[in-house]
Amino acid sequence: MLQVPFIRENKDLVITRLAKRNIDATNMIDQVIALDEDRRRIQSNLDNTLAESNTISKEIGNLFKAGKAQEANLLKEKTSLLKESSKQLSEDLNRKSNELNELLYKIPNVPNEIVPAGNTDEDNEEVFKEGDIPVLHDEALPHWELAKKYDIIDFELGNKITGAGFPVYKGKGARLQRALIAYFLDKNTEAGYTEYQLPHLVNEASGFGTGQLPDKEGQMYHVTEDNLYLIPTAEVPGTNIFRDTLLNEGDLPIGITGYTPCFRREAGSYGAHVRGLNRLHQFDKVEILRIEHPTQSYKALDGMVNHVKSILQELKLPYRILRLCGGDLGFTSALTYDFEVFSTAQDRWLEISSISNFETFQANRLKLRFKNADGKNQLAHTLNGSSLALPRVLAGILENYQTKEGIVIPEVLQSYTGFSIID
RNA sequence: GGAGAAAUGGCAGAGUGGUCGAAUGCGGCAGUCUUGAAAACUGUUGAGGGUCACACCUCCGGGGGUUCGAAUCCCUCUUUCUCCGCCA
Repeated sequence: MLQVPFIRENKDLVITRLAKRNIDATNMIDQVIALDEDRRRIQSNLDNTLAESNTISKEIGNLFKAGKAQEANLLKEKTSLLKESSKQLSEDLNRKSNELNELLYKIPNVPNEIVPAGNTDEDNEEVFKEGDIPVLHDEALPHWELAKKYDIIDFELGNKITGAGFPVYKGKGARLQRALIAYFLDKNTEAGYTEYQLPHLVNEASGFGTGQLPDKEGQMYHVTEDNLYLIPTAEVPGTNIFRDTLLNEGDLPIGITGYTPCFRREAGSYGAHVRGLNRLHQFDKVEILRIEHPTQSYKALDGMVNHVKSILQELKLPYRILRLCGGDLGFTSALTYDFEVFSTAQDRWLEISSISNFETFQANRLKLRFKNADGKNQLAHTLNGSSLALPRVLAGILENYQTKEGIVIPEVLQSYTGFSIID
């Protein structure tokens, strides 16, 4: 959620930056400013009314103490009028505030200056590319065929137990999953992130805190009986650790990492690109998350990008980094870098990580603040990214490391898997 | 699931109708001392709205009520703790 004073003072900037998302926010912004003016006007009326009745109440108290009951009773009559108008005013105020908030919930974050304008993923800007694309043998297969051939992932079995998009990992496939999780967590903790094990279900307030609600309600699995949501990413429980908190400046920066399964309804995605591991309802992901001082957050973003780079270098996978264009940028993000690994057998890039700076957009709704050097409470910046999401990394490994003899395990993973080839 | 107790500032914890936005301790910040740090001592320190700045208003888990006046009384919801039951 954007901050109203920021909108008020940077109206033109907000509108031109939101245009990068192909949104003409002029009307919404005007409305925000108008509603805010109304709100403040009503508030000030209400304040004056309440101030008057507070004064009278004190007088009444004093009169009673002085034994002047009759005069006190006269004053009492006066308060009933004030009461009525303050009731009316506070109703008006509530209505305006709610209207304002509903509108604010609908306005996405203001993109950073360097975010390219654009509509679709084709307008994303490639900023880095590394790693050799292997030349595969003639009988090379896409990962879903490999999974069947070596009996390491069973998609049909998942259909039977749950439904499409809930694969079952078996034998060396399951072990490879576990190895990747352990490896990612080790890399992240080595880089200074503190490991957390987080709940996989969250309440409504947490959903609001990170912006999944009310926006993407339909994308989360909802346990109606207890009104809880299955997490679509560890970002939700992880960031909500800091909901309604006031940190000291010295507490910053904070870095945490956690492995969780992620549950996504993915309503509306069908077709060839969802085959195999490409798009799932349940998948595993190791997340990194940072709370930063506003002056440090972009440096931290670069640091996160470099960290994920180093992992992909170790895994020796061909990858590229994209700076997302306005149209592809998530609702809450100000700047996002996507990592994509090249799937040789499918001849396409697969997104495996998304690293974003949310600036104060999440912190505002979360009320995540720190006491700055001037002793003022200031919103912190939040960032997060995948480090890394499992299924597509797994797809990339299976496809790029396949040989006629079997699938070779990347060297850095072998101490985790305990084997060097799947055959 | 049953019975009882509780929810107060960054944290812990007093406060049972008016001078309480709230004692005290811890923590934070500033200073004294010190080569520096620690300790000790002194001062300062709740949040949000509003204002150029004051004034002023709101907030003691959420919502509603009683009252001229509520952290304090009543209703309701939520959460936590203790005991019992069940249980990986």
